[in-house]
Amino acid sequence: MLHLYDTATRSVRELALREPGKVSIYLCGPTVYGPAHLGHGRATLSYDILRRYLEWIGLEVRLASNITDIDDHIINRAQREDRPWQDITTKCEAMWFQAMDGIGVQRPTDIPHATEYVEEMVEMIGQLVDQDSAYLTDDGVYMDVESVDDYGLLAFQTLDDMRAGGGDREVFGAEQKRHPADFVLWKFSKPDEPAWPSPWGDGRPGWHSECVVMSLDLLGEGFDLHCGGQDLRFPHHENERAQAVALGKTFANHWMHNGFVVDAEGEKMSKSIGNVSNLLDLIEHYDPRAYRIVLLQSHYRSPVRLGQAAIDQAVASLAGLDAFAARAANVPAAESDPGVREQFRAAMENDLDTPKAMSIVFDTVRAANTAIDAGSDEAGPLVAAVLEICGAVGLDLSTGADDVPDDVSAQAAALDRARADKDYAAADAIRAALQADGWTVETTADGTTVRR
RNA sequence: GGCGACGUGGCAGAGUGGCUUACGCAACGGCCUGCAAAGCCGUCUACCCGGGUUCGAUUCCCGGCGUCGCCUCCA
Repeated sequence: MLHLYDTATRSVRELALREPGKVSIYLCGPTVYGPAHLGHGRATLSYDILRRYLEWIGLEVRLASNITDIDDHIINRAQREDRPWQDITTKCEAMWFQAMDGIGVQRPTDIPHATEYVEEMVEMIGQLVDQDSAYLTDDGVYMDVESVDDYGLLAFQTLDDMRAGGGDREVFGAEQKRHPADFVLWKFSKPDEPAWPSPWGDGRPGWHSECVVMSLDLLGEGFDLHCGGQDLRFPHHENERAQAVALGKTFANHWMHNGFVVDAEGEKMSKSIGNVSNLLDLIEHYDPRAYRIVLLQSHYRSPVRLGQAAIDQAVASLAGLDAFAARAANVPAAESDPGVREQFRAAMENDLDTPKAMSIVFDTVRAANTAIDAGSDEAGPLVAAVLEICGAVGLDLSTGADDVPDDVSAQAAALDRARADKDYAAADAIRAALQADGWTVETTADGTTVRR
């Protein structure tokens, strides 16, 4: 069974399933107030790979991933641009899914929106207030983190250590907070701001409440896995958990966090630094599969540098795999090689060792090529294994054969006739012309094939 | 200041107490080809520094240096 690093226990451990055959996963989704960036792409691709793998081993995956469609960023932008906040959230959500489609990330099975769950959040906050886990201030309702026994589990720090280590940091709204780590559950609205009714006054929910309410509503207590980027580990996930724990609910059984995308200097891409790159720009200019294979060739917990060199390298790797897919298209279908499948599975079950999995793919490609060259029957199972593994991690290989127009095929045939006639000048001219049009031309003993 | 991660060959990036020292990209040589392309074979350069444990450490421990992250909105 799959073993994954669990942030809460800081160890690789088996992903235990609440119900046999089924996996329940919650993934923190985007706040829709701007375009999806590379960091979003890394997280969604990482968990898309996980999801596809889980489905490939035969599990039924329920993946809930939210859209945060009410939040200060959204309100600020709406005011700055003087337009309805819903206009921003609907457009940004559409762009989000456009980007997700572009990089081949499958839709979650559930896509809850924060605005659909406000009543439930108010109800939950009410329970926290009733049991004195939360308190009222002039600007909202705050969570009393000291009422949570093991607060700091995901931060790897106790509250005392956090306070002691706080140093010169300024704490927002500190005057009325009992502890600097206390966080807002309900925020009173100012005039002209979107507002929902609550027993404490009109306002909007704090960011950390929606995921608790929605995950527990959709997936239920003790769901299997909660994921997101490293930057959500603390405070977001810590705070989600705090609310659930305070209410006596069993929360996520396992916590998974992916590493950052860093820039050329090795610094984290961050909206506040302003070194983020738009995800749609990337897939507009490069093969959309490039990002996926970059991630597959590094470990999901390691930082990834997505510079020009990495993309170029990824594109070159893909060219090799596509070339393989093209020549493999002529190999008779067969059952995939069980040994290779087993190696792949072992790699993935070891905390999603996708670099190892890719090394198995490339090794198998080489073995298959050798078998094809030799005309051996062993080629079929190896080819099938490569295609199966690539499918299991969401990497689509292109044979390039689908969209070859008739006139191009005719040119390829003309090239072969010229070669048969030993008119090499004519053959070279045809090939040069095809290459100039962007075609990859491969001439073998069996004849010439053309692909993009 | 507190907590954590990391430092590997030309690039990128896994992994391991000793084994053919991953895989990819690049470079170079060879095979194949009319020539190319694709493919195959081979070559090249590693484990930050100083101690320690050990028969043996890139891998474990301690110290140092360096890089990065979290502690505040962020995938």
